[in-house]
Amino acid sequence: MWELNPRVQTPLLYTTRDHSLPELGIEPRSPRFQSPPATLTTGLHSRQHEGWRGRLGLGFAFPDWAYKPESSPGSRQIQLWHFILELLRKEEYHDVIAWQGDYGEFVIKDPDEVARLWGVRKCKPQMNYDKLSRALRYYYNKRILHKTKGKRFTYKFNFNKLVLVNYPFIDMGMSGAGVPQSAPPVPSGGSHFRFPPSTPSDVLSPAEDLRSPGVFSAVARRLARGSVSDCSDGTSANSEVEESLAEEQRRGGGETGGFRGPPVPGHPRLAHDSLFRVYPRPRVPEPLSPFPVSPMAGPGALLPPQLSPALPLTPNHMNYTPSPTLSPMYPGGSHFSFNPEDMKRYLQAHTQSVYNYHLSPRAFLHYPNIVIPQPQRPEKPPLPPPPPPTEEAPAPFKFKLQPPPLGRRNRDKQQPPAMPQGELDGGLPSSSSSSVTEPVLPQIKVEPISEGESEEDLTVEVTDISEEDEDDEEVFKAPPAPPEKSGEEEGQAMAATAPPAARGGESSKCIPLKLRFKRRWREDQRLEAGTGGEETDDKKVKGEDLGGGGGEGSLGGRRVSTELQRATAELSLENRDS
DNA sequence: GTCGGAAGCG
DNA sequence: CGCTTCCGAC
Repeated sequence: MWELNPRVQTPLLYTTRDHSLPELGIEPRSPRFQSPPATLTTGLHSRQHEGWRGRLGLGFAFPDWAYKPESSPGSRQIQLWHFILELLRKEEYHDVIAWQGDYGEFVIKDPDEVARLWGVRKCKPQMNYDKLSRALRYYYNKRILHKTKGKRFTYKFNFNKLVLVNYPFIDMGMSGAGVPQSAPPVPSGGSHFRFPPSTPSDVLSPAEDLRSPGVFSAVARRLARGSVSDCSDGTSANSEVEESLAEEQRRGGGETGGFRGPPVPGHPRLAHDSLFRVYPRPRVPEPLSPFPVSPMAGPGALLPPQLSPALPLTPNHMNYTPSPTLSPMYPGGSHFSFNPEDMKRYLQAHTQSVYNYHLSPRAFLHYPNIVIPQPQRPEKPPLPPPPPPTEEAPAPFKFKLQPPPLGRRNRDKQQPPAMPQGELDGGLPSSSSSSVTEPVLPQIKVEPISEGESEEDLTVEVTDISEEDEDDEEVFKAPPAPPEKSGEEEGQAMAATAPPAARGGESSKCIPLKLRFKRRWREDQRLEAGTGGEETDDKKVKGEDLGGGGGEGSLGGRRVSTELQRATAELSLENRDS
């Protein structure tokens, strides 16, 4: 059935073929579910995978950072989306829940059953779909999920969050296996733009997630436990796993064995341009096992063999909605690649995507020891530029301003002008971080948001996230200035406000990615302003509404706008200085 | 069905 | 924080 991807055979790759559900810790109730073999399949022939706790007999391993480390440190509970994902990748449950429709879309065919399973898993006998769905709805705000309007029980994963952020190293190759059920259609080349990869915002925790080596631990254990359904602590079942993991953890701590890319002299992570040299061009993947670079990948989406990672495979206008096919959970093709090269490629790809979609620098995946080459913006895209602004899609991106999600707490007592440091709801420093002139530049988080209606996330939300990703900063600090051209488009857009400093053809070479992004954002923003308002289908984008009214205790549109501008300006200055 | 506020829990 | 529980509104 599921063919093993040859590539997966390498010792550095994990694969899954088992459809057992031991990790779900639940048992199918109805006979229609073939009893999930209690086999842990491949077991842990993976001891060698230092730095990774993975496998666990799962179809896919969860690197430690797969779990938000900052959240529920002690909590060993599986998260709903995680659970859903697991169900989804199990054939046994295809009658209950399955991928269907668009990329990342899944349908809960049997809400009650899913709820029951979830209840079992969480030891919440009273669980029902109503409750479960409420939990699901909470994911909307987190951008992990969104509802597919009009389709009952249908939701859609935002794999950009889950995969790119939580499983960045996942080799999403489809490993020759057929296309999963309801193989998502290949985007009709521009009929409508879908949402670009979102940025690792909330899901991606500020700093720890992808960096600290220490993070590459413990989580797997949680996962392992999560696989147990004893409703207690689940220490037994996967003990072996845990042990090995624990061991790895111990050893992996400092040097982080495993995938430490070839050391790049100088900057461990900043030598973007040198990467291509350091790493030989990756082997050509199968046509259907593209990295994120080719979101379109899919039957018929035979993109040319992977181009150089530096070359944008995915045109700007293409959408990037990972499909179940590409999902790591896909039974046939789910495997993680711990191969440094793969990871590197993946990161490159992602980075490229981020670039292509003009996303926030934060969208860049950031890994210790992995150097990601600086992508190049498709100046002269092989394909026509983004769809011409139309009523349908005025611009590839729109900015929607969204205040930091108002947590319940904040809502309750919406008064703290000076927030108690701990109260940063959602980790967003709200507007407080407006201490301009600070060496700390305001960070702008731009992330696409769900557009619901015609589905995809056409919009982008901007939020001040000053506090986040200081580390990410590095990535954008005066990269070795690869021989990169760029900026024509930006140029014009920037003309208005950006200092002439680094702009236009050559000078732009040295423009930090960050700056370029911000320019880009500015441009987009400007466009939006020009084309006038747009529908705000997404309810979450309340921030936009705030623009007119009051700041409801959060960022108002203007405010963000200002922030943006200032940020841009400062960046420009920064750039000039450096 | 779906949504999201509110409150509570661990 | 990530739900769970409850519920009114649409």
